[in-house]
Amino acid sequence: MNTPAAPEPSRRDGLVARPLVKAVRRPSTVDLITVELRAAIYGGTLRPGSSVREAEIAAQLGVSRGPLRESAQRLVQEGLLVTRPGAGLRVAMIDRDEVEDLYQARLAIEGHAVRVLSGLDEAQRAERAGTVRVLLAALESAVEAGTDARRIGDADLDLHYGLVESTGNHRLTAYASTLIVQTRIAALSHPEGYVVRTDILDVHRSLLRQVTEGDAEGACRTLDEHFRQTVDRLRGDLTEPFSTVAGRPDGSGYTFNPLA
Amino acid sequence: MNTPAAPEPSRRDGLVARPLVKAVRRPSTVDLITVELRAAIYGGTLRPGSSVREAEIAAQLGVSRGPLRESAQRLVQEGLLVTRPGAGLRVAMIDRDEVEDLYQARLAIEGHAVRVLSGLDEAQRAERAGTVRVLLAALESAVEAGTDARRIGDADLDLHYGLVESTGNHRLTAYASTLIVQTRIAALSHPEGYVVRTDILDVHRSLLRQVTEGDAEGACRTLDEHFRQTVDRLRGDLTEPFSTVAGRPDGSGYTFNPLA
DNA sequence: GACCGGAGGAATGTCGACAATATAACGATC
DNA sequence: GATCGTTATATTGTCGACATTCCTCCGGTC
Repeated sequence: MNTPAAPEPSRRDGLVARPLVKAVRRPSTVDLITVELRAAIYGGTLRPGSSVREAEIAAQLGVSRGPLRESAQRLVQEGLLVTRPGAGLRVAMIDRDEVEDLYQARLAIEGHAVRVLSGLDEAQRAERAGTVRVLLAALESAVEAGTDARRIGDADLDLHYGLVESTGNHRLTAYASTLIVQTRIAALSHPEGYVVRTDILDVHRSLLRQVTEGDAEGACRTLDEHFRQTVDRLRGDLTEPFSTVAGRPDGSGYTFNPLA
Repeated sequence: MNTPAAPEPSRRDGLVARPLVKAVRRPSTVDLITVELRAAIYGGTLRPGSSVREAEIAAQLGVSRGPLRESAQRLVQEGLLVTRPGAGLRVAMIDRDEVEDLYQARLAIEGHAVRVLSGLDEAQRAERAGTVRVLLAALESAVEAGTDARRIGDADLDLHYGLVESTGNHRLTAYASTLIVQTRIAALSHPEGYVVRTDILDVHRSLLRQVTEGDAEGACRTLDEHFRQTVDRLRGDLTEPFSTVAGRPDGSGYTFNPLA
């Protein structure tokens, strides 16, 4: 219900109506550097707490210190890097005291996502859920392979990201991306290294089922409980549902320390 | 329940136990510039869509282009500035197509906030609500004064920010701050200028009452409905609850165009 | 009369260099 | 023996300058 019957004769169609081609946006150098740095943090190459010497990293990226420093400020704003005046850049650390804060933020975002998805009509709900189901399948096969915890962790975070992305909200998707990287930082900051919970498949199957059924409250409860246990684990208060085995029969675990 | 009975004799108390003084953090130049720029955008000095010439702004700030450009990247990450390669910086515009996205994000954050607050026990709930009640009083007196819409808008946004801040979550608070500034950008981007809805006090009184009573679902519904109408208004589909009068008897309105 | 193309000007993107600061190592002192 | 003060090194914070790119204006052309 917008501009009911006014053809706007003064303007030409091409200027006001829907464009026929998608606008392209050439990425700036800072864009490229930022992607690279974020990937290095997410991948564990730049370890939490380690210092980022500008000259060294800039040289590896093939640029000068200027663009690198500009890009670094984006990551500072994201909470992935921290600066102390005169002491330069460090990769952020997310320790016991901050884990609760982080997962509360994730609950806000992802809780909203599952509410939105659950509230859709059945046709759209099935469509969006299908997208996420692919990610669940990827998680299942990662657990099936069972070689290292990092791959499982990747699939896990991919799924949570996809959950938010499937709402179509650009802002929340971008913020989810930030929180996902912070989650990885928190995992890498944990002294025992990367640990996957044993019931990871059960949790996510339940979550997806509840979303598919339109059970918003149930899905939120699942998220909340899942996050709560993970927080306790990362804070060192809980070890029970996180035995190092995740569905493998021989008892050898997924505990994986990428720092080693 | 953490490290049950281990006094950790090898480490000295001062290194592991609670510090006696609060850590200070001297702000960097980029920090200061960022605050200044954000305030200029929020205040309307830097108008949505206007270009930010680096040399000019840097000179006004009393710094070189380097630090300014670094600071600008923080605001780019926040979505307050946009860059096109070669074409420099512009203040972001949030038009019809983006308003929905923005207010959905706010609903995610603020909805979570009111859920958290509503879920507290009565004592804490009363305490936090008291903090927000001060902001409601400020909004009331701004409406009472009724001189310009901008002051009312400030009080409105202050209240919503305070709602999130009172949860104590640093990440969500920081993100709320970003979304608040974007909300201001959206308002300033509106061709008709700054408009305040007539029932602004009713809405926020209801909201705060519901939070105080622990009615999470009701508070979320209030937020949702309020945002929905505002989105419709900003998209130009709705004018009804936004007549220019907000509680004043003489009919003269709050419509205020800061661009004029 | 509107569109296309080119020259002029201005602003950006990037770099190297310098001064200021923090860190580390070393020695002196209680 | 531990702490404090000093020195040396390395890194950062900031600036000015240059090449490149984009925007605007103007004339030519259909």
